[in-house]
Amino acid sequence: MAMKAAGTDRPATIHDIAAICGVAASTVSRALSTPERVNIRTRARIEAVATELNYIPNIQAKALSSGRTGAVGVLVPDITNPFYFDLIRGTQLQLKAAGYTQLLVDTEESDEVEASSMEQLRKGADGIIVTASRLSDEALLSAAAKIPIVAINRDVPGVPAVVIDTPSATSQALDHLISLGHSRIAYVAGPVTSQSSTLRWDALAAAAEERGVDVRRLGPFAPKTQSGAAAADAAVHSGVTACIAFNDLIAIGMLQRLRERGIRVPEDMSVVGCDDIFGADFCNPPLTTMASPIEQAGRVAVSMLLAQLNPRGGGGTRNRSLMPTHLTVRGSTGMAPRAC
Amino acid sequence: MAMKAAGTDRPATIHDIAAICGVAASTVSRALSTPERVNIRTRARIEAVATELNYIPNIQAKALSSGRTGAVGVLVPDITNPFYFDLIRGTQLQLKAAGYTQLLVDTEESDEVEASSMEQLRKGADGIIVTASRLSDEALLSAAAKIPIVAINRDVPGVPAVVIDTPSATSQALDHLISLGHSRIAYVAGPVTSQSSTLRWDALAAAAEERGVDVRRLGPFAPKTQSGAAAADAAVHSGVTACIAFNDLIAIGMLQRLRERGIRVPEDMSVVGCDDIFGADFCNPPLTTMASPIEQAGRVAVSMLLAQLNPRGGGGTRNRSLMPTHLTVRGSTGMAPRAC
DNA sequence: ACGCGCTTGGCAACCGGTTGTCAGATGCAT
DNA sequence: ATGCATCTGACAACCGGTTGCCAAGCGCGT
Repeated sequence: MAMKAAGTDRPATIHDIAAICGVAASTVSRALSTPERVNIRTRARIEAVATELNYIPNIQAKALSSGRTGAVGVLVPDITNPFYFDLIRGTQLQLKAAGYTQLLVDTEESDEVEASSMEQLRKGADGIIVTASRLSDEALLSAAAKIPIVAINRDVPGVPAVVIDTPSATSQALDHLISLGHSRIAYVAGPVTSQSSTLRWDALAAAAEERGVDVRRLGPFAPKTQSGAAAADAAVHSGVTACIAFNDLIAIGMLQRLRERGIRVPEDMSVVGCDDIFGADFCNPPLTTMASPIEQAGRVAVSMLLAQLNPRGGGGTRNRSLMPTHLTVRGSTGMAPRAC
Repeated sequence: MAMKAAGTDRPATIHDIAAICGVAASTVSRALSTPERVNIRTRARIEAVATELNYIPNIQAKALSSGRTGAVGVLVPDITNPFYFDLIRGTQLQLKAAGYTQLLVDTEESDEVEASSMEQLRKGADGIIVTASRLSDEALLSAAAKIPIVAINRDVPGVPAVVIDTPSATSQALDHLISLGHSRIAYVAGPVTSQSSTLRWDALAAAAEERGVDVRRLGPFAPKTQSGAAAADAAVHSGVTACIAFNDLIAIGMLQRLRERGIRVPEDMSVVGCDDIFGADFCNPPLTTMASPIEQAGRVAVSMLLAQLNPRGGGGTRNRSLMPTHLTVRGSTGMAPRAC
């Protein structure tokens, strides 16, 4: 039985199995994918030989003939942004559990790279999960017509989405700052193409007006720690006593810059971040930030996508999911200077 | 010309192009992949039609018929470990530049997952880059016989590798600590299956003996910040005044724990990390650590792999590359308590 | 005018599976 | 014994390219 392995060293195919079992290749295919379609005895023989030959189906061939690739593309604007680590891990685990392969693509914060990646993936994947898409509504919508898509942190009617509810957490942050005596507050904006940043600002501006405090907008800034220096300087210059940053990267960068300039946090300036990324808890001072279950967001996105790919009987497919967000208070926020 | 787009909405194939141009499919294939094999005029026609039809070759089919998938697997033990961010970015950029696709796989620090991923990738990729492999020498060697492999931070004779020279940086760190007056030093070890950790310890122990100082080994510890607490406690209990940690994650975790316990860094205890990951510069205090060009390591690994895949005329293929490492001194190391 | 070699394009097999269709075998009722 | 439905497996087409081989067409030297 075991001696036949000596022959060819290349991976076994269904034809090898078929030859050994004395059946047709199609029978082997069915035995493996549609077991009930084949007599239990032949099936047993085939399965035995398959395991003995250490048979591994060729994914390429499978994809070519069946049209299903068993892969899902995950597009992120910047792999090195810690925010995406947990998200990626979430999608990776959930996809693996469902027997899918994850194709991770870094779109380099560019709408063009994003669009071409999608076009590429149209044949190379069964579906796409796109985070913080830089595409226009129309472009995203037309892409979604060609291949199943779930968007994360991008809300376009007609495109299933997982949205992390930072806008509402923004109000929490605002109340937190107000209760500490701050009345001159800045929103440190992210990229203009980021819908998240826009929505957050809208929510913040509305809440600020409601509460009668002065919130101004600074930026835009790139979502990197390096941008934090410029953001910090802008904040200082604007005379505010507290900032709500687009994300933790910028906030941490601001922390560094403020320290360099001898401006104490939180005594002279309070800083609130967003995302609660790796590092937010051990920077100096630890960052008050808006936290949310990022990994879970990834899992939910995968579930929604798989529901689209394999429509179940129970037609109730949710096409929008809101992830809760809460404020995590750490050391970077404190009483307003005047109030002391 | 443009009206034909109205017909089928599915992606164009070479057959569509062939039909329109009145040539055979094989000619189209050659025009696109072996341009010199085809008359310049027919080629021009074909290319024009191809762009007009927005033709995108089907990767699956290409892979199936040619045997080359155009993909490279990149295996990392833990996607959420910041050390790998820059590495992944390095491989991603270099692979994309060479027209390859990156398949990123999280092996969950498990040798079994790693082995099965490799087997899977044997058909799904042209080559594999494996970081910090948990596999045995034999297993890695036999895998390398089946598919081109480049290892990162894993040195097995016969397997091309990019090695980050942390062992030699370890001596620098030791001298740094000695010059600050430390004489009782601990090495906070990583996982037992990590070759890097072993090599680092060997180098450190040798250097310590040479210099006549006492260096003991603590651990092993998992390479996560959470392990830092146990590591910090072990270090305190062992009575050392300085630690060299397996990596920055552990070191940062130690910093947090030491702070909780009211032990000042660096006054009471000095801590040296390794890798200079995201966060090492803004933790509290900023971490003295051994830095190296990680992203470049990823690029080099890709270059070595591609050289294997497409053997050039100049046969001199390097199969081992050593990345330089240097000590970056920040705030987590200082004079030994006794010496003050 | 002939033979030669080079260029250029077509034919067909093949990569490794999937799937529609059909025929032989089997079992059961009539 | 005949008819009919059911089960089982084989055949072959197909997915979308690649590639070895062959032949027609061409220019050129003799």
